[in-house]
Amino acid sequence: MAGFVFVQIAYLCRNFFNMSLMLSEQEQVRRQSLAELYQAGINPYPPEQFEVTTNTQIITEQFNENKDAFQDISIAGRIMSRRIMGAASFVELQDSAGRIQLYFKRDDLCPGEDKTLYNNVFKRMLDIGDIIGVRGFVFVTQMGEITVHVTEMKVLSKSLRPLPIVKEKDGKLYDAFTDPEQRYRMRYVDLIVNEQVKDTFIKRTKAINAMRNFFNEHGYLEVETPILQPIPGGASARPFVTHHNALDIPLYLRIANELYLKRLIVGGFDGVYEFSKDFRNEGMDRMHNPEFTVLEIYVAYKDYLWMMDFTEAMIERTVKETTGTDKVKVGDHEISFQRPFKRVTMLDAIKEHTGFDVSGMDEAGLREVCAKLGIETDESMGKGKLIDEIFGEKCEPNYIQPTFITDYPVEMSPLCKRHRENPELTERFELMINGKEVANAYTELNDPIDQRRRFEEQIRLSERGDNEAMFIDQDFLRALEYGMPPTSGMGIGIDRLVMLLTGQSSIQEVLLFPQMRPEKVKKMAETSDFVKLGVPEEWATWIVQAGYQSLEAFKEEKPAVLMQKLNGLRKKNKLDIPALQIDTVEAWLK
RNA sequence: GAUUCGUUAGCUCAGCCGGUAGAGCAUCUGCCUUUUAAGCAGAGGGUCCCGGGUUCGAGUCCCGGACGGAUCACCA
Repeated sequence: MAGFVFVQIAYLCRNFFNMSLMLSEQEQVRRQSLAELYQAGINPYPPEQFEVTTNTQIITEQFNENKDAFQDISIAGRIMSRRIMGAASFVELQDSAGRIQLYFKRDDLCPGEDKTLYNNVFKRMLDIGDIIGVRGFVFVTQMGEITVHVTEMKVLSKSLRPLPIVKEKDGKLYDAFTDPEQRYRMRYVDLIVNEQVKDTFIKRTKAINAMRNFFNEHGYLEVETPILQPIPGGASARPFVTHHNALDIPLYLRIANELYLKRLIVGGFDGVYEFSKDFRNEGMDRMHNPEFTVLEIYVAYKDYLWMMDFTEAMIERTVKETTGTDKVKVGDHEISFQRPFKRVTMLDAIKEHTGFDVSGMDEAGLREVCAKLGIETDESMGKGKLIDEIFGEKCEPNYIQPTFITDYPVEMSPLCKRHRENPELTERFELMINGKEVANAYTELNDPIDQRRRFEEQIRLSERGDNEAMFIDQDFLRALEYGMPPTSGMGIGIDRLVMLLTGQSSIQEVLLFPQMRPEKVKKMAETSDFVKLGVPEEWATWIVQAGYQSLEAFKEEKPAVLMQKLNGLRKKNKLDIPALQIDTVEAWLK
């Protein structure tokens, strides 16, 4: 340990000067404190465990009922604020459960003659953001706040960057850390300082657990299927392409897991489900992330009517277990998840919201209706796509309360069984909530001949220019030819469901690490680069500080300007080196 | 991809008609033994996103670019 500490101090000293040119004042102060901790014989990153006996939430909730239980406790967490008043101080400590106030009194923390731990370690070497462990007893201050009176303190991790300081009074936030870019890029900071963010992600996991439990209770099997697929099937979307070196073939990141799950139904499972990451190489905005989470479930010997009841029950239970109620506020609307949900056929929905009865219409007729409704169309659109456009444009936004839209045109649903009463339609439903599609389900197509014909129809659409039409998966067709029992399947966009449950209006708020354009890292020239050009070391360290961050910028500078800047820095920083002469500078730039 | 708004201290933000860059919190120094977003007093801290242009002079005006937000289009 002693040897290691020496190495650490030597490293800090050697690099301090160079780093100090790049670091903000507050970062320099923290590195200084770090060095002082080592010098005081304290390891700021101790390896051994720190035993925690309780947490902030348990203390605040249970102290008043059972004071005796909290007379010798230890907790650990991050320092979020400090109020130092001479020989006494208050600290707000945050752990995973919440926050509590700590009270430090010099003579209680340091009962002997040596007051170093309080005067130097606590007051000088610790900062907001550091992680400490404390032992002590709980009491109530004159202001009525439950507080831990600290008798022992241990440094557990020194923080080298200043946290954004968010303060709160009566529910009002001061200096909140709100910039979405910084919040998403540095989610760890967001989670530390913005309490509500943690809640969102706890709810997300609760929702997924509720669904998983529901499926398991029904005896369905959670499975895993390939993410890398030779043929990206099961949906119409643009896939990501990658390459497998050993096989020397292209592979696609999955856009859906439908075709693999159905193979498992062929294989004899009664019910299979998977929570899966899917990937689509399309635009990004507040509703779309290139990777997103989907739940798909397939159950043998069922149809879409059964699946509607099943979905309804699952959603209702998930909402209750996640939020504690069956009502959720989203924007101006209060959404009730109380069963039963409304059910409307797609053609009735279009009739209701546009006045047009499009049942049985041909492509030309549909184009005419679109024109009358002011909906743009193009040559690549077939009947299904046209009806979908009308619905999406004129109907979908109206369904705020949970509503099942049923019986979609056959052209829109190449994997779905034809409707038992009308072969132009399919046995399909989508669940609309808050004007958005949340779930999608079929009575699955298990007729291999019909399935092949539908894929071929998709290929024809693809040749017309619809670049989202499906590929033909021959192995999937072979599986169907062995015989798949009648099956119903359903998929849910988990991210969008979580958005509803947490009242968020952008998908980035429910993804821990949403996709962002990579941060641009400026390539900075280093001291040694300038030394190589013949600049003496004592000057080289100041060149970056003078504003030359690349060798190119440095080499292009006029000698007189460079000399002025450097001599300016010499004067400002009272450097103990002789002032530069113009011919010296000219020599560097050659 | 289009439109639009934004980018100034560690954080949140001012900055007027173009004239030496500001506040609060945070940081540092000193004083303070129960304070409640903020004790008191003082101090330090800036590549005003980047690059051009106009100008005697640009954080400010003009052009181009980067990144981000919002809206729209495509998609789940």
